[in-house]
Amino acid sequence: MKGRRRPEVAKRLRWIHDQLAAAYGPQHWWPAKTPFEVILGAYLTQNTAWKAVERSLANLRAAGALTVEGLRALPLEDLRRCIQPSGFYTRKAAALKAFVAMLDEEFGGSLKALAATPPAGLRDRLLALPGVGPETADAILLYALGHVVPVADEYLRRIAERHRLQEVASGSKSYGALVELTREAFADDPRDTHARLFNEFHALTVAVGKAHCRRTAQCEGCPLAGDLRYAK
DNA sequence: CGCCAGGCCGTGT
DNA sequence: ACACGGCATGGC
Repeated sequence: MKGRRRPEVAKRLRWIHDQLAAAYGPQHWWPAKTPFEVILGAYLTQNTAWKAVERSLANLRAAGALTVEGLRALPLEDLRRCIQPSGFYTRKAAALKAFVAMLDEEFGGSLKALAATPPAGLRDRLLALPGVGPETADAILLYALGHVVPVADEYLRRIAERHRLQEVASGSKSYGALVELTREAFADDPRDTHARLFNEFHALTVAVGKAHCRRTAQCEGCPLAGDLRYAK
């Protein structure tokens, strides 16, 4: 069975968390004031620098569109202009409108009602929306709706790759494998709730990612430099 | 100036 | 089941 080596890999992932937590401290994510702002940010930050997302959010704020009602009332053309700084604005504008339409038609326009539905079915419903893939869905579930799910991203993928955390088996670098590995890493961790551990871990992943795990690695001063298995 | 960012989707093997 | 190109802008 391939389950033989998994606990070892999960342990190394938890070591990575501990190193990052010691180096960076509490992150208290997501950087937003309301659940709906989390959702907006989750869409807008897709393959996009957060700095650019902030400019888009500022435009939306000026347009009074940081709320469900505000975004619903904002014409598509205006929405496109607001979010233009963060790129892919045609697709992202349509996707955000589709989210609000779904919320209106199936949940009476209420984020509370959305959050009250069972997480498993909810995840599938989110994934069925245009412009929502696994990371966006999980970010919404965890940071906006308060469900206990891990979030993986490109930075974690690079960490797993460069620190040789994954087996070379096909599909091992997929998003789902990273999420399962994260679940396993904190499965019996008594230090905190899984919600907070998943929250912190993803935030720390982004923190170290921005500083050290870009396409071209910047390993000077990286808190993970002590891992002997690091390659590249 | 060129590279790249907190993905997702359609198409082709 | 993957690999790959397109989507778009702005920061560094």
